[in-house]
Amino acid sequence: MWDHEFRNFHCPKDLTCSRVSLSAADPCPYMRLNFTDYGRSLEKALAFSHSSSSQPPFSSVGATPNSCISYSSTQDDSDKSNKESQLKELEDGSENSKTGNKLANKKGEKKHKETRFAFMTKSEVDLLEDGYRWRKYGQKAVKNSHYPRSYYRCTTEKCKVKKRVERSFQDPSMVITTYEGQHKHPLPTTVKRPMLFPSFTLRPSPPPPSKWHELFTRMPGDMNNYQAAAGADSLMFAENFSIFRQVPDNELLQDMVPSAFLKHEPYEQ
DNA sequence: CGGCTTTGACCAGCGC
DNA sequence: GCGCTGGTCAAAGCCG
Repeated sequence: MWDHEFRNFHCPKDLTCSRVSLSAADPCPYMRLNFTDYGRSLEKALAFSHSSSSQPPFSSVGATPNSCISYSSTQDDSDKSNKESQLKELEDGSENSKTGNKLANKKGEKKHKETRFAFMTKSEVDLLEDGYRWRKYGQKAVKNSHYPRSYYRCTTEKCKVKKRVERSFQDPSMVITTYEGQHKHPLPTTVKRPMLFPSFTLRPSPPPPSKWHELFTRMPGDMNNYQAAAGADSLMFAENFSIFRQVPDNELLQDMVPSAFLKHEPYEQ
């Protein structure tokens, strides 16, 4: 189904998160973290959604079963064959659309991997308001799921950012949102205030609108150089990972994993 | 009337 | 080669 991974992600407590993958083909969608702690390998399967029997090992990263993130990187082509299949979907990113392939992906040319970032959010609405304007351009039934997947494209001219939204088959209360690409334009002035992520525990106050663009352009899409990725989820990161603090990017990311698993709570407007 | 959603058709990639 | 699946296109329709 879909699989995301990134490597060399610097986690807190001097852990190096070598890989994160999320696969909806698994019995229960889960995030599997393979940590390397100075040579000592720790594997933490972060089960969420419908799993009720065993308590997932969230404690090590401070996570809760209510939220989940996944990254993918556009970098690191050095990783070879055995991971190519997992990266396939990434390679089929937005710039490799039907037309894009015809025009740009001629024989022998390497496909460009578009930054992709996925997360799950507990929400009753599929399309989370994130401050950007999106136009739906497709909807497909998803194999092994009762719920369709919707495809959205940023309506800003020349912006190639896309996102896919689907509801978890295992837990219909969870919405899986996948962003592709990076916004390189200001937030539209006519849109409503972002209200994505029904909310987070640590949300003292919403960010000022003037900060939205900063959030959306500083997302951690590229795990190798800590540059930003695009998407609404950056708001989640921003608020929980101190993007508002003027800190170096590498320090920023080191705060990400534990905070990323903060529990969602009803958001008071 | 412009912007948006819906939806069937089409295409590419992949596995068998 | 064929069928399946994911992703996209584009015409038609809806709505404010």
